[in-house]
Amino acid sequence: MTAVPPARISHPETGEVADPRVEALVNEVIGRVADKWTMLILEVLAEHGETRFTRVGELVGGISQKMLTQTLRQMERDGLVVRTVHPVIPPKVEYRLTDLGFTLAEAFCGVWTWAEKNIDRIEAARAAFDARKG
Amino acid sequence: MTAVPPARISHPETGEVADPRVEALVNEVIGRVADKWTMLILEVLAEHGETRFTRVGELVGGISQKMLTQTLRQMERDGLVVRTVHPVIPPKVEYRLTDLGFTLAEAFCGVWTWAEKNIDRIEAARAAFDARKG
DNA sequence: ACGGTCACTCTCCATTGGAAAGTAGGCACT
DNA sequence: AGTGCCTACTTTCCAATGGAGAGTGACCGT
Repeated sequence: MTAVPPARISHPETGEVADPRVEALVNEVIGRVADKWTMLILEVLAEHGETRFTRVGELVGGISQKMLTQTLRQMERDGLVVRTVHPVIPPKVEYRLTDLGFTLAEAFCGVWTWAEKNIDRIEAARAAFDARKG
Repeated sequence: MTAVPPARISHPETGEVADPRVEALVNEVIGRVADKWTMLILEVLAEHGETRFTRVGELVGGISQKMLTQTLRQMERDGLVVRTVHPVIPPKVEYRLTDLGFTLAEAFCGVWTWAEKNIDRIEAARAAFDARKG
């Protein structure tokens, strides 16, 4: 709470203000990449290495096959994962992170540890809020 | 970049595997926090400090009032922002990050710089994918 | 011939998100 | 006195998204 300075936090190394074209592009990328399922899949692939379709779904937990396919396809398009089809029966398709995907996983790592560290504070804040507002 | 081992990436400091209860909780928190609008709002509040409702909307860009209200309310509940009502006419409501919110903004900062750095690679990957698959 | 495996794909429905209009309360102007 | 206007929402309506579950294709074992 103690008066953190409202300085730029987004480009600390350059210190420059991005031009609006780049900023829009970044926002678009953030929009695609910063969704629940992408983050969760990134996490399991970073942890488990090359993994099969169904296994990814199990490890993520609670994801529908539709969203799993869709998100993986999108991540493939964005160059975050590689999809390897082994032409065997029954079919076997494995997914693994690219270098790009790995760097993103590392970037998200900070958020992950933040979440772990601050669960208690969030729950407390929620309880307080709900008590105030019913 | 070069062949990062597929080892755990989520809890590098402890190295321990979280128990499933905590993991579910973390996933839930990630699910709430890792959405487009939350990230974008976090960014503008980190950059601009205390900011009024309408201004936040302008700075985020492309967000509907409904989502702005909804997301800010959620962030308030989670203890990420403080909402200050100035009882004047016309109404004036300001939002600013809490310490907790600031630490989250810092955690997301890595994702942000990642996006900036890798836009070109993503666009290239997309172009290549679309060329392959039509 | 029939069931099982796996990675999808399709269909249907509930929830979510966007656009736009409405609300509240008081001030400023005519 | 009345007509706007300001801001921060709220509400309404509609389109898009997401989940549940069934279907598909290809082949192998029994």
